[in-house]
Amino acid sequence: MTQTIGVAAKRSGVNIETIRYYEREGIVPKADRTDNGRRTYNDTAIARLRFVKRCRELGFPISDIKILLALSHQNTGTCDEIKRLSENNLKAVTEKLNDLSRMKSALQELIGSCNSGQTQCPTLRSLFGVDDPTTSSNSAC
Amino acid sequence: MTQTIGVAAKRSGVNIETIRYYEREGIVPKADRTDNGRRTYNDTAIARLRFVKRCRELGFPISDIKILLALSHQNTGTCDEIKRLSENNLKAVTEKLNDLSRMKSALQELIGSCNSGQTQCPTLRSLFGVDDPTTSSNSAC
DNA sequence: ATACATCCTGTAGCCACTACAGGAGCAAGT
DNA sequence: ACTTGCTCCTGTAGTGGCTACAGGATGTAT
Repeated sequence: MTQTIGVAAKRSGVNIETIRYYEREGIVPKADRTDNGRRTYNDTAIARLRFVKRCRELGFPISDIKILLALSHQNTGTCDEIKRLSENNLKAVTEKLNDLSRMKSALQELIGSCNSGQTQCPTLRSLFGVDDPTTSSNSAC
Repeated sequence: MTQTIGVAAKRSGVNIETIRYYEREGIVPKADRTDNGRRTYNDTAIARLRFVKRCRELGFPISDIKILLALSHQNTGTCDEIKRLSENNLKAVTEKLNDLSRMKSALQELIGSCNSGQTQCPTLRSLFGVDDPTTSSNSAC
């Protein structure tokens, strides 16, 4: 059973434009074509797209996904490499998580400092750095 | 006291190339120039760069920072707008945080499922979707 | 005088898409 | 048969926020 790119997009959850992009970039193999030049996808091809999508949702970069897809066609010694890539990715995700967590706290503090009827907006003031002589007086808060 | 772009970069923590980029994009005003065409920065300009940097570190998009900088030169009714932008940004940051948090858990589970001496790598299998008939047998784990 | 550092402009690359423009073809309804 | 509208095609440009050159002109220290 072969399906059009539109159906493949729906069944895989990958945008049509993104599917063509993946093909262009060699992330997935070139799709077969019908006589009139339209791409067709069988279940294997759609499963591959779904795989790419899951990996992306887990934060794997495209470069890793290329390797993961290649490994998925081999039979030996692949698990170590998969684990290595996953752990690297986990590390990257954790770092981003910590950054965002810090950002969140700082933002909450910043917002909390407002609403206090001062002569200068505390949010703006702390963004400028409190001790900076170049900060001019603004905005009743 | 005016300073070269190199000194401004060091004092603000903003990369030289990034400073020029900010100027090109109209995020900060065009720097004054010396007779031989080099940019000069006074303390106000450097404070502005530091302000942009802090905002970026808090996750504000450039478009917001333009507004924040504009507001910082006004005297009335700015705090509401600043609060609104900050709260929007907090929302965006929180969403990203939740996404990453989900990614992290999923990755940890994925990695944890490995190392179990099965005939097929569990990580790869779950990335492909367990029930998919198109998945071929691979990789001793 | 001679190194070397720093500055300038302009352009291209990064990542992972997304959004057109401009055209061809196919399927369903009238 | 014809029209309408949907999907498909290629190719290119835009997104955000930088970063990295190339190729050249100055400035500073020895």
